[in-house]
Amino acid sequence: MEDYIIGIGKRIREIRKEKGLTINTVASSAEVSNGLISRVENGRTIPSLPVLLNIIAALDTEVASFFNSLPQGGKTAFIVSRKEEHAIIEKEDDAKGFQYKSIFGKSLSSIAFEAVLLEIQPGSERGKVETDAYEFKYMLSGSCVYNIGDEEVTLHQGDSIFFDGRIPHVPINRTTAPTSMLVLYFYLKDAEN
Amino acid sequence: MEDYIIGIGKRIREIRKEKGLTINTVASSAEVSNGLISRVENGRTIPSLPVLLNIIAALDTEVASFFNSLPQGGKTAFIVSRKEEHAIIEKEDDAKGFQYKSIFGKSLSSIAFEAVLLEIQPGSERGKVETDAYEFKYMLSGSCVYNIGDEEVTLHQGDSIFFDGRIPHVPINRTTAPTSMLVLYFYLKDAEN
DNA sequence: CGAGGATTTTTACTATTTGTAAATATCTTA
DNA sequence: TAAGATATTTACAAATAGTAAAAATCCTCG
Repeated sequence: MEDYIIGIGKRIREIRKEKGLTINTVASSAEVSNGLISRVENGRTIPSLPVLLNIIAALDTEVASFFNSLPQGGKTAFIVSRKEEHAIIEKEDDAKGFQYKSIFGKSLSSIAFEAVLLEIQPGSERGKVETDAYEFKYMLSGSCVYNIGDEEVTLHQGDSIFFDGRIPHVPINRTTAPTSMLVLYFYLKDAEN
Repeated sequence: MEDYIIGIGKRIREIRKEKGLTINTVASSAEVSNGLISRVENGRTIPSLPVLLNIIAALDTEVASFFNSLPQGGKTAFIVSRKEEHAIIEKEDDAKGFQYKSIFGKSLSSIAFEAVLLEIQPGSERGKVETDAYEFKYMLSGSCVYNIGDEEVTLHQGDSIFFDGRIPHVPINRTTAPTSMLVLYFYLKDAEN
């Protein structure tokens, strides 16, 4: 954990240099002294949270991606998921005309994401749902209407959409043919392990 | 920013309750006083970084996903990328037979990811590359061999693969027809903005 | 419903250390 | 080599994080 905190200061310096900024520029932008930036980068001082957040903002970086970019840990070379192995899974009990097939479950990667294939039959029915995830969807075939919050948008084969799944949403197939899409969930909170 | 810090304490409480933990349990595990946990959750005290990291660990949560799960901000409901709008982009100068089309660029989402369509012609040529990203790929059509590190794996339409892009890798099309795939990059560090 | 135990919040206070202005050291460039 | 830019260090004051314990609140059970 000491290493982790020192890694924060090192990461600040890396980003600062990548962006060609001086300590004085960052300090001025973050409204702290240049001495503090130096001490933080050199591991001499642990910044308070407000100061750290100001520094991250001064580096024109988002908090989540700052912490995402800190060194993590061990790895496997790759994971393959075969078409024939895509298990049918349940996502919503009250859905009619929805079929989900799992590509990668939540626990398979160090990134909190899940990949599934979704096929929706014509005349499908389902209320709006909310997920604790950002959702990315790529239309593999067919068309559907996406109802998100108070808005609707029609997607066709080859189109993609990205949205915050905490907003109530539902895809609706108003055509006469099935529609299929690849769905990626980027989870926002730690799953039960 | 004040709101952001208060949001940290609120998030800690949310996670704690979801996991059915008491303040005393978390405090004991984080090796701080129960009073401090209460003050943090109620926005009375801003925890130092070491303490915050200990609390996050006591909640059995990862730092990156903790910050990922904090409310972000004003957002558009969704972002759509149309098939017709997929711009052809360059990824590697020395590649022959590779065509990339951008779906979402890196800067379009609060998550550091990028989505592209990749088509590889038969007889394509390219050396192995490394990216600062995890890569997820879904085979849209055709087949290709994925060479990752010292290993090879053949992927067919409908298959998916997930790997650490820092390992030298290259897809090879040994068939007589083009192959296409959807590629998602999950970036590991903050890009130059 | 009341009592007792569990849990959370608050109080009073101390120790620590963050963050500063300015001095000093180091680096870079002409 | 000298001057300006940049980074580091020093000495110190102010603030507040973090504590132990008291007080308040909540919850469950007989």
